[in-house]
Amino acid sequence: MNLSLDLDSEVPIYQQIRDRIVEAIACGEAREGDPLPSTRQLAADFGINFHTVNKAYDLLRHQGVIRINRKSGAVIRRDAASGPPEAGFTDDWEERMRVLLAEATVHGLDRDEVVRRCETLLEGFRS
Amino acid sequence: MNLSLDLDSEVPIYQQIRDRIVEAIACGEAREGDPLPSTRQLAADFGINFHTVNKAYDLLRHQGVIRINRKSGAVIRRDAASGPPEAGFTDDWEERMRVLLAEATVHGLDRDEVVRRCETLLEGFRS
Amino acid sequence: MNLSLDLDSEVPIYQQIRDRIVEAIACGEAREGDPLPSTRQLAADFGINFHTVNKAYDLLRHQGVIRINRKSGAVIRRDAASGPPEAGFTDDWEERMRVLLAEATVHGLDRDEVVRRCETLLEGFRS
Amino acid sequence: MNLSLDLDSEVPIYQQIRDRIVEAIACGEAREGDPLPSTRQLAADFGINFHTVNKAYDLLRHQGVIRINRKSGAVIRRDAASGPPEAGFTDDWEERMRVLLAEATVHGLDRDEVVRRCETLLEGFRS
DNA sequence: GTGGTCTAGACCACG
DNA sequence: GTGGTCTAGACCACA
Repeated sequence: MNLSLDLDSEVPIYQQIRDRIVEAIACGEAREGDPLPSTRQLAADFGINFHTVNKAYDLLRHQGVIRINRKSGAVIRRDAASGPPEAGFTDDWEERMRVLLAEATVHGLDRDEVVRRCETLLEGFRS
Repeated sequence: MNLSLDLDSEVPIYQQIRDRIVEAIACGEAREGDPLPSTRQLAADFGINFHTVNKAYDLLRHQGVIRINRKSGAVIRRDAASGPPEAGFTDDWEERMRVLLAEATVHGLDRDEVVRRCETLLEGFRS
Repeated sequence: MNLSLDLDSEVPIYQQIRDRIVEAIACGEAREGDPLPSTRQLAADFGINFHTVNKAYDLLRHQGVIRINRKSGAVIRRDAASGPPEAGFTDDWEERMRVLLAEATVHGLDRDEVVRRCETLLEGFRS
Repeated sequence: MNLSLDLDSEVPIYQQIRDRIVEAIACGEAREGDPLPSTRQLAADFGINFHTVNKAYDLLRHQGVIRINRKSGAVIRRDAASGPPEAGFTDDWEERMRVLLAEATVHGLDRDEVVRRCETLLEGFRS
């Protein structure tokens, strides 16, 4: 897994880590059962504080994406093949999607264009 | 326009205001040329500080969604019918969409289900 | 003289009026001794408050560009042919020019390009 | 970097801060990658509120002059050597230059004198 | 009456 | 220790 972070972005680093890992799983680059780098390892690679990585992993754990063993470190717990989403996820997700689509609409992105772009992006996640 | 805010949300209030206004425009509830409530008025309505509203309006102005006139306050400047998006918008938007779609994929939302939900949401924006 | 104002600009209207009149004089469209429209006339033309026009004229009077007679209204008092600037003008002007040139430099506008553009603009003021 | 502010000026303090920083970069006193003082530090130095500095930094960030990092504070992002200006900058800049040159013309500053002063000022920005 | 500026101070998020 | 958010209130600029 090859993560790329922008330390100067306005997006918090811990969230970028989360986003990149989620994308990697969506792409099929990482699957259920695969191990993640140790927090200290990842922190060292990017020259960031390991607490930051910790926070990202904690977020992912909270969202049910990974599980953390004291011994074997972080392991991916779910991917596209792990079944339907947990209760509550979809509503929250749809709310965020609603805002994003509203934004596209207001800025004049054509409805079909939007759907096409979504389909293309999803196609990139076909494992 | 009827905005609803959650003052206890982790989402900053000024961003909620922005989101609600963008949604209202996408829905066709508000159109190009329509006036927005004055900053102090809106602040009073929600029991929040007018600086917070100010920040939301400033954000919308920077994004080209509204224009601000010393005399008549804030006015909607663009809606779905105002033409194609400005340069740079689409790339940024797609990046955010990519993350959101990756998240759906990882949590097991079916690809077709995702597209269907997007289409439904967009349908709701048909004015 | 054909003034064009943008009522939604972030630049105050009274200053836009001032700017347009100064430009008109620089272009040679208006000369020393020429009358300006009455404040009420100008206000009516643009649908703005006549106090706003008043403020613009007052500014111009203060800067020595026009003089105001109760009877004959506002009249242009100086143009390019009226001799050298008053004491104090040049220093203040250069200070503003300094900032503007610094901005161009920082944003990567080539030094020669800047001078060329200035010359072109000045050429447009040759009466 | 040694900034000097006039707290009694009619020019907003946050804009003076912006102007001084832009000038410092133009002069070569500060370059791409150089850190700026923290908002609270700078505010303390001048006896002003940190929100005021915040606004200045925010302006500079929006104009692409600095980037802001949660950890290391504000850092200069562009200087004269960072390539050509972004789209839209030059038009806006020329519009302001037009007004400034018109003013010089009306006040009787000789055309050659104006160009000479511009060249001298630009010479001062040669790092 | 509108928004803009500045001050002051509290609390939180990030790293 | 850094910036970000929010509140509260004063005063000014603009129209």
